[in-house]
Amino acid sequence: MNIFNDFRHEVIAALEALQGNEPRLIGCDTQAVTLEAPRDPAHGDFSTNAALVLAKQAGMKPREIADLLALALASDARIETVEIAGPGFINLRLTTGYWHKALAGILREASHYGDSHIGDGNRVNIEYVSANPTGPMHVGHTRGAVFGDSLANLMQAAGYEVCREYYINDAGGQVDVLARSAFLRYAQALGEVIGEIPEGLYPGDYLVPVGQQLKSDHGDALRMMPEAQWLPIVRDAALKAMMALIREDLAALGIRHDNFYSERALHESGAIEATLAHLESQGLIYVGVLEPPKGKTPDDWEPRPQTLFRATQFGDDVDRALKKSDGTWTYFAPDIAYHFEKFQRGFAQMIDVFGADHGGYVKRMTAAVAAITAGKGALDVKICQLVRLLRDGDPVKMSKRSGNFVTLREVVDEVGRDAVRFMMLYRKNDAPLDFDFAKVTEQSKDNPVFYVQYAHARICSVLRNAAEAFPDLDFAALENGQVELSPLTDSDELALIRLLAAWPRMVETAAQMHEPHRIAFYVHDLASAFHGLWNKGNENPQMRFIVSGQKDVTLARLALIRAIRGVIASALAILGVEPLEEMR
RNA sequence: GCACCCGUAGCUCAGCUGGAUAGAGCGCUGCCCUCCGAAGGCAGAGGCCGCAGGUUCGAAUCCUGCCGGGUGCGCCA
Repeated sequence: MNIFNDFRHEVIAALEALQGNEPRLIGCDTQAVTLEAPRDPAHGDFSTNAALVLAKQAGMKPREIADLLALALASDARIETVEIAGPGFINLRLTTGYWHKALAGILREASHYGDSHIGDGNRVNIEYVSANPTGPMHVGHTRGAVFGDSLANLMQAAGYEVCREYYINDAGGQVDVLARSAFLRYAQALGEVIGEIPEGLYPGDYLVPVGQQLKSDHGDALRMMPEAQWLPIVRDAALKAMMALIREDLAALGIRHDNFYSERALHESGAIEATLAHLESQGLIYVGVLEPPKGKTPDDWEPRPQTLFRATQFGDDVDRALKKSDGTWTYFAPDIAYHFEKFQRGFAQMIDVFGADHGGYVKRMTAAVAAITAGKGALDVKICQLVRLLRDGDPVKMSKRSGNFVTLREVVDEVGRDAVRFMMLYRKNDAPLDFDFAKVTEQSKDNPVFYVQYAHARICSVLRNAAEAFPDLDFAALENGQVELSPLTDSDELALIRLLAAWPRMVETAAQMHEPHRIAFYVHDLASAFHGLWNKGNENPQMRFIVSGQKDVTLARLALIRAIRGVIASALAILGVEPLEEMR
């Protein structure tokens, strides 16, 4: 239930009913009619632009339509007042009784409150992380991982059937480098002195166990083989080990994928050839020579005929290469095949979560999806901007060489999973983000993670205390909404109910826009409103949640905060953050 | 040179996919604890929403052109 939709439909129904007496309204397009909460609460609970939007179409003055509509809406018993304001807005104020009923409904829906059906069971494939399987994950991967996972939660809450997918880049040259690096560690395990790790190989210690495992599995047999023979064996073993590492890193963040898709499998199945043949049959592939990029021409540039995809026909800036000069596939070719394969698996909606450095890749990928699915598949690429690591305001130094980068695991171990997840989501994905180790562990209102969890913990604390103050209180009534809520009359209490009532729409909007950060900001707002109400009780004992000797008031207020706690928990569930029952 | 993203309070950022007098946190000023968790809260000051045009009843939001910042730019993945 989304009350904004409910009342919007009410407005549109009223407009249709008016057509009998006012023929000029017949045939008007009501799509642009919106209903929203005005910024200024003095304007009421809802405001609709219906009269403004329809005035031109109907050839009437906005005021004329507003008068008719206002009269019609006034007959709704849930609506207390209807006012026409400004250029022709119609402002609705609902009765207090309506809000009490809304709160009771929220309590009855319990943990399902806010779940939406706008997804209508449609299947969405969300690909995220997809870090190269050449080592443990580093901080750079964290934001995309958290974003993708939270977006998946969000889409599920909105009624989509979601597949969380990881694309394993196990076919490129870098996995051969991984194999050679592991082979060196294998030699080391056999007792050979390897010295400094040569330039171009992965120096990290995490390959040491792989070398030891190779030794115990193969003895020195691999050492006797030529590279062409041992490489596939070592590569597969190393890949397996690296993916295990990555899964552990993801688990530390509470992330679990439904499907790991291997690029190598794509090569071996012939899917790439098949996909490109499909494009070829539509005349979208040709052999041509690309212009050198302006401004920054590579030193070794020479014009070369290449197999190209007509990306420009689908909005890209230039046509894109599918084959390298040595005849092997570029990364792009299997990626097209991969997205085609997702489409064939039944995902008309695809979302890719990329890092900032892949920004230049989105046009060609959306172009390819449009081409290969004949416009029936939709790809939305979400770019997560860079995270700047700080410690007390000073940038954390990282050098990739010598393997001295900060790993994902180090960050999670230091500040905790909840803080990492919340902070990564407390910003739009396309804006850069500062992550300060000192700040995110701080226990104060400056730290939004703490602030929200504190609100949840405070509510839990009140509910515990209430059980002592009123041992005979009917707590079951809180769960099923069978509580007399009429004692809730304070303006801040009612404001909080309105905020709770906006939650389902928040979920829907955030899901439609693929923007989980909206959930983080909403829950922070909700926590803020709650803390404010709490403090009202500090100043006026009559405004506390637990008022000794006044069981009815107490019960009604407990119902309110119980509902707040539920929505905080639901929001945190989407963000993948644990709601704490106490801080201590 | 081209493409994408970003320019909103002194700082860090929201802004409900075009609505009314643009919001929050930090910082600054002044307040609120014998009391459910002050690990909080309230109030005040502070803005030509980068600039200039356009679309419309109405623009921070959409379009165009500038200015400023970030990222990327045939064979890496």
